[in-house]
Amino acid sequence: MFQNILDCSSKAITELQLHHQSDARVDDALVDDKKRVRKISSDDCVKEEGATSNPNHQHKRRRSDDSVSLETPVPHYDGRQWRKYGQKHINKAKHPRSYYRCTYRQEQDCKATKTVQQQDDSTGTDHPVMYTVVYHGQHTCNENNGIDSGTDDSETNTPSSSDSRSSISTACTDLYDHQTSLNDNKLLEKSADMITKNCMYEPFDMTAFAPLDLDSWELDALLRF
DNA sequence: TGCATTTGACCACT
DNA sequence: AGTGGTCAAATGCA
Repeated sequence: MFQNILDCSSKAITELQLHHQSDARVDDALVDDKKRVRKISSDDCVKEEGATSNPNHQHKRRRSDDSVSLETPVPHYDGRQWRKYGQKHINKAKHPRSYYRCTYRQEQDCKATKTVQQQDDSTGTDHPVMYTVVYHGQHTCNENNGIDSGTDDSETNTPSSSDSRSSISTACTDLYDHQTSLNDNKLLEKSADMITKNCMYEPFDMTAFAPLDLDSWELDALLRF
């Protein structure tokens, strides 16, 4: 199982690194004229100033060049705390897209957001449910926020996840009993730690991995994977 | 009662 | 005009 997890992680990371490099090349060469226009128009700050001065006039459509996407069976396992702020059915997609922003957006003005969408072709029972997760923006919040995220304190948790009403991204459901969750979490924590030690997770800050507290369906998806 | 999620509406972008 | 992203009131839960 560890090997599977590591293989999975390696694939995702390789994908991300390739994506990252290709993005850099695109930025350098400005291959896409459309992107170029967008870039120039945003750089001249005519619209951007309006967006920053008035949050109500910020850009609704995101630029693809400041985001990172990946496919994962466990979309909420990224060590960050997210709060869901929207869900929407996307054209030609079977499953709705969920919108999350950093829990500390208000407290620490963290601009990081992510979207999670289940892939259309991942509904079969022979392979795990896969999700496309797209991260936008950088975390500017203090990831620890008073928590020691790098330890085995899986019982101590963040303010929101210690709350029994914690969000989907952090909660354990009653489908798995608590002990099972703890055991699985410890296994997964070690896997995450191995990934960190192997420097396999550059695009994201693995030091931010909070104590795991997965939903049953996330565990199920991960174990199936 | 307070906090997180849900969901329809609104708005920006293409 | 269609689509995607965000807002905010309503709702649910402990």
